[in-house]
Amino acid sequence: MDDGRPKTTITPPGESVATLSERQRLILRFIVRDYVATGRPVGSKALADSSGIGVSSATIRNEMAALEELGYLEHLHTSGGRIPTDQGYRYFVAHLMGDIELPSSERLTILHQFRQVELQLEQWIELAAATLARAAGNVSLVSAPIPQTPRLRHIELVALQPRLGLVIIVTTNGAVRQVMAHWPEDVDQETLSPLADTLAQALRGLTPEEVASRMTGASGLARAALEHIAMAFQGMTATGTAVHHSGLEHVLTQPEFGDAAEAQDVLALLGGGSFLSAMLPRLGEKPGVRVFIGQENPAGELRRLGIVVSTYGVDGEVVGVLGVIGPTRMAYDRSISSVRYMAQLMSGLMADLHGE
Amino acid sequence: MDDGRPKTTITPPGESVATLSERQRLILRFIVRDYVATGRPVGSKALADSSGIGVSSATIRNEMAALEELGYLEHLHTSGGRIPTDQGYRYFVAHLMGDIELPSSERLTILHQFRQVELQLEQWIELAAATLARAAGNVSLVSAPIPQTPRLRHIELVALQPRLGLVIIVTTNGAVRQVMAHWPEDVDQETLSPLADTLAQALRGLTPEEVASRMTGASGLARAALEHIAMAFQGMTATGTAVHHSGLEHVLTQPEFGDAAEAQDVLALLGGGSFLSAMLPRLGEKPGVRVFIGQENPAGELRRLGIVVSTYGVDGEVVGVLGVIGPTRMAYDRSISSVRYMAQLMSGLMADLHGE
DNA sequence: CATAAGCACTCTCCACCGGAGAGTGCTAAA
DNA sequence: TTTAGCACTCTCCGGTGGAGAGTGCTTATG
Repeated sequence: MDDGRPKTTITPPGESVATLSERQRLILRFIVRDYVATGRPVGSKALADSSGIGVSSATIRNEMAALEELGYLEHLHTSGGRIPTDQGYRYFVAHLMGDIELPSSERLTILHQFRQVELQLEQWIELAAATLARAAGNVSLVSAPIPQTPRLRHIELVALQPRLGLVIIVTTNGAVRQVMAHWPEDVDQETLSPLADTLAQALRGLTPEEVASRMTGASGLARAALEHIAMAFQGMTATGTAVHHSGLEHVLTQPEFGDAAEAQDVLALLGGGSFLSAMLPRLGEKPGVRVFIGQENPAGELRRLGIVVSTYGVDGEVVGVLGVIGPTRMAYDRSISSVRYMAQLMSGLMADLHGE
Repeated sequence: MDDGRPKTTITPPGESVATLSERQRLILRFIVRDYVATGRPVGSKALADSSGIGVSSATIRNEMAALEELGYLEHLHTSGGRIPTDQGYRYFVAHLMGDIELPSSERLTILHQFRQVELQLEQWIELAAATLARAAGNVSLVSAPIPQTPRLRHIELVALQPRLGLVIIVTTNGAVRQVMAHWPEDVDQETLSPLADTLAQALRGLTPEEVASRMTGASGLARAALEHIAMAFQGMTATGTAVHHSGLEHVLTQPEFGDAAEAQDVLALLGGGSFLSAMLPRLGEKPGVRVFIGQENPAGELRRLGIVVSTYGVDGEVVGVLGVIGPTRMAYDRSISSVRYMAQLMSGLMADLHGE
């Protein structure tokens, strides 16, 4: 079953590989697969019967004991089979699961869905979240792409009421943001339009910091407009990025969340939605899919969860994060291939959108 | 405890009031309150002890039997206390709960939170959802306000790449929508800006239908722009309205959703998010808070749920929906006062935004 | 006649028990 | 090195037997 070629797609764990015999690897793989599928600890006899390995249950017992000794399996109760440890999952992800691609039929289905949505960023993100949740069978998270080095392209001021208006800014990334603004004096559209033109001329091509630095000296209406432009522009980077999620109902199908208490934690976590963006800095620039299993997770609340995330976007232009989150006992192969494909797809869409 | 004055804030049920004696009303009220608080059926002895009514458990038993006869209570098992029927809740909402206002301390807290958010529609909606969920202790839903009779105020065309651009439209309601557009030919900003001005002149003040009707005759670039404008404008009304929800974790605290199966239905329902907008037409123009209890709900999936909703907005300008959803056994008084207050607040914000 | 007291009955909840099933570790044989 | 055998352990039901709470009915009482 194991094809033996090295798997380097996923960042390998720290410990060495050579400590496991081929048969041990085979057994570990079966255990992970079986446990992920059924959620029940797997025992030696069942494994000997179903796996097709040509050895008896006693031999498997010995190997399992060895794997436990090495830290890949654990023993919940004296009797009742074994389950993988975090380290066991990690080994599985790094060396045993193979380099799985999403089936091409599924890829086509997804692609087709995206073709149908007319070019709208928000809808892309929501669709990505929904699709990812379905493909991975888990809760999905997709952050909006954050412009990396946004420059101002366009400014528009719209009068709503005498003292209330809209400030709309467009960046070189094609991102749009609107903010409502109170004016210090009564104005109408005829006053605002020329001001917008003047400001656009003056600020075009600048970064958020540069825009903020141009504020000194201005006064009155121009000053108010500048303040709102700077505020909206700042808001487009960094924090406050919307994170869409989908597939919350998958959480409850997992037996480990059968009792409400655990599940509630997860829901509260995702409902807040703030945690993916908190994770973003940790992902840094490393490209590709990253996997965090159980204890490896930064935040304590996530100890019993597994996370598969990837950045997406265009180098130096925009960057976003997408991923799935589920119980530690999750189908990492499926999740990883789904996340990888979706990241590629979203990156492609972003590339279409910016330059090239 | 009952102040005796008529309660007319909530649409009264069909049946008459006179059939219940004062003591029966008192007992029904205690039962609803107790059952809502504890989730356990309430028996005659416990009621006699804790309620402070000066009668014995036997008397209460007789009254409870009468209330059951009349359809306000039911008997899950031969032994084990009684619980309110949908009709019992309905009577409670219409006549027994009093005209509760949200405590002013809470109102102040909420108001303060809204003051802190700088005028941004999206953020208002999210904040409203989060606040409502917390105040009512249930899952909340808030739809974005839908412009009633939107008229085009502003058009902006922005070049992103030679053949790709942004169409931004602003309506008289202050709503902004952007759509990406493919051009039939290579264009730059210098070509687009005059076109935007021309189109804005031609289309200003028109409704979505009128804009759609102006499309015949145009060709080439103008035609493409018009198509996208019409599309974006249509999309601002009716369907596709974003519905934000918050407080999903409250679902799981309810004992009736202790086993995952039920809870999963609710999550899937809310995850889809489509059902509130499906409900909107039923709410029609009737102002004020509406309550749907159990079987009264239109959709079958909601039979075991209670819904408290209200429209908000400004007459003839915009209209949105907000509400909470929870188990049939929910604190209707608290939910109703929360929803009512939040609807007032949001209506006020909308009024600030549109004329006057 | 409304209220209260007493009583037999029912039903849930929980703790306990015991057997079936599955798994383990260890020893000894092939 | 592998396997067969065996004693032991632990979980998972299904049944059982109070304890507790609630009901309906009947009877007494002001």
